[in-house]
Amino acid sequence: MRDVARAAQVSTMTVSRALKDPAKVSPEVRKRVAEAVAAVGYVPNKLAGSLSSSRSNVVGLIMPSIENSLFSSTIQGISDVLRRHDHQLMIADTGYSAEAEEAAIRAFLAQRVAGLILHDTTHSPAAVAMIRRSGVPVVENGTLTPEPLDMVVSYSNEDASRAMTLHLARLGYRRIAFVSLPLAANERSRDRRRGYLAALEESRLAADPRLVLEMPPGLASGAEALLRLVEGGGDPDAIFFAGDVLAIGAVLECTRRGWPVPGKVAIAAFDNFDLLGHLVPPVTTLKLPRLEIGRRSAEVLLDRITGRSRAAVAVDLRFEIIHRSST
Amino acid sequence: MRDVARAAQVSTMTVSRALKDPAKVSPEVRKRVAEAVAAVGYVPNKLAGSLSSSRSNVVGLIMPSIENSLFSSTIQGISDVLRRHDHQLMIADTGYSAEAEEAAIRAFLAQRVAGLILHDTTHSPAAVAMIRRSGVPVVENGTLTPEPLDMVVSYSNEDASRAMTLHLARLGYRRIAFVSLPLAANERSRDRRRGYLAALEESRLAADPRLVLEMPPGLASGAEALLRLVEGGGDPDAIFFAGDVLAIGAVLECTRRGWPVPGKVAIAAFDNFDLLGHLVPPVTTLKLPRLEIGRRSAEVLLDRITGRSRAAVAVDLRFEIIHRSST
DNA sequence: TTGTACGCGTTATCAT
DNA sequence: ATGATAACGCGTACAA
Repeated sequence: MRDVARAAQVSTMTVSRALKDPAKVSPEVRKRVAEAVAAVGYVPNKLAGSLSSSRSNVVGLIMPSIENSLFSSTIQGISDVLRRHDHQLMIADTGYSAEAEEAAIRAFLAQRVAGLILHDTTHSPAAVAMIRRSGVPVVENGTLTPEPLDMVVSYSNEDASRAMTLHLARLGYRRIAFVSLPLAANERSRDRRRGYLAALEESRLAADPRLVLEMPPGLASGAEALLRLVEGGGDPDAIFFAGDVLAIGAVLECTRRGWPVPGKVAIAAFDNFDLLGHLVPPVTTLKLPRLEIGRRSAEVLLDRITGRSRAAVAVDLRFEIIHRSST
Repeated sequence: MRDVARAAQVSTMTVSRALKDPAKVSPEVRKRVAEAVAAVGYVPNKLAGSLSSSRSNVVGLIMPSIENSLFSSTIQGISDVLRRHDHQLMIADTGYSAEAEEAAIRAFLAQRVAGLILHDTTHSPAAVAMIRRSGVPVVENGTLTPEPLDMVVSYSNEDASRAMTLHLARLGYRRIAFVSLPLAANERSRDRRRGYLAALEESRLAADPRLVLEMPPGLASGAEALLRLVEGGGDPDAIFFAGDVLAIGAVLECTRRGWPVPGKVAIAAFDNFDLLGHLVPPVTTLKLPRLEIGRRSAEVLLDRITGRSRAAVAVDLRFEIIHRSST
């Protein structure tokens, strides 16, 4: 910046102003500075700027996995909004480990991020303490947690799961099976199972342990779950796959075996993969506001960062049931 | 840090050393500092550190789209390696626009990133100038570009496409159609078409314009391409879908219509989605080293950043053909 | 409208 | 092994 100031024959302070608040500088000087910037090839140093002003334009995002395509539309939503507001996005993934999350939080706070977006809603005590002390605004968006650190933007996994189960019951299915990812690792899965059980009770359907399964993620896993349930003596007439790509694996297994869906068994999924609408048959599923979660998370965070708002925020975004011919 | 120094009864310089180079500090002082850090809840300020040392531990990644799941395993690979080496990842997406790329590069250079990873290999002149002046190491990894800015880690889109086309020819297919994403927007697609044409020539097969199609991305698009080709008078016996999820859409359309694959027409894909192996029938495809590209990109970049190497690097990662029953 | 002086929190450098 | 001092490049606060 010194070089620019010299070239434009002004002080560095004037250069700084000309760049950040052009209105405060006379048009002629503004022009000289602009030319000098171009001539010198000046690229401002945000590190110095942030250090000096103790304001940063970087937001940190921490999620369990980057590879999981479910999260990518949320990231896209965040990225879109941040870019529009001239903020940068820093990403870390935890591989579903709370220790790794703590490390990532520590690293981001060391970078003096202006705000944090966390997918998980359970954190190590040390992580919570660090965040509290730092005072950075935080958005959690994995599920509508009842006791957020700060702000939440999400949908209710429990309600969504309940709604889909009720939908199946209303369609006349009586022996509704439920497949989720392992409950131990994942509060979202626990929420979903709670919703399933609540819906059974509301519908006066008996809960049958032979109809409830936990499976690891993956297509093969969905196919295996299908076979176990159909041949397991529980005699399901519908299966609700509340996780990942399980439902896709199951439908493809039906295609492979020539089992009609829903003739042999009805199948419902939990997430709005495009693919579900193109399978044969197209699969009934929940449409979750993944992109919107990203957008709104970034928006409420920016509101706080820029001081436009001090409110505690809890945004409950809507889901929808997409009824298709698999049920 | 001042607080820590006071609590530990040492100078800030000693605290700094105790944290970054513990060997240079006596065990007793080291312990006092560690206790003080815990007591104060000290979180170092990397902004100040980087400003002072003019060294950063942030790497910038710029890609066309975050939402495209193809890129997510590359990001995962980068993230894995960076975390192991205590570096942070900043991400921006360009929406396939060179201007947006330039803006992202400018923003990252302003953040004084230690290195850049770019997916695209064509850049605006201003972007190239900025990068050159800044002197930051750069890895490009979209395709094996012949004139890289600095380092490249990728595979050859042209060779991969050529190999698959030759594979089809060797299997006895004579009227091999080729579907790609729009060529104008995408050098990768152009490389792939070049490979296809080269393979036709090597196999002494005639290039027929009725057998070459450009389609937008998406499942529906793949289905449409299938129909256009099959009913378009070009009479293809095999279709090579060299982009995105096009092949998946086509296979599902075949299922829908009851067309046997490869009886009616053979289908080959370009990328290693898990799903391709689970479709009915499983689809022949290329296995591309997406994760490895991420890992190696991060590794060569870190080698440069840490000064372990000054070499110009061009890593050509291998692809594989996975032969399945769709061909 | 423009400039001066100082501080942000850390590391490099040179001393002790 | 430890400390004192001066940067790093910018923004804040105030003065001119």
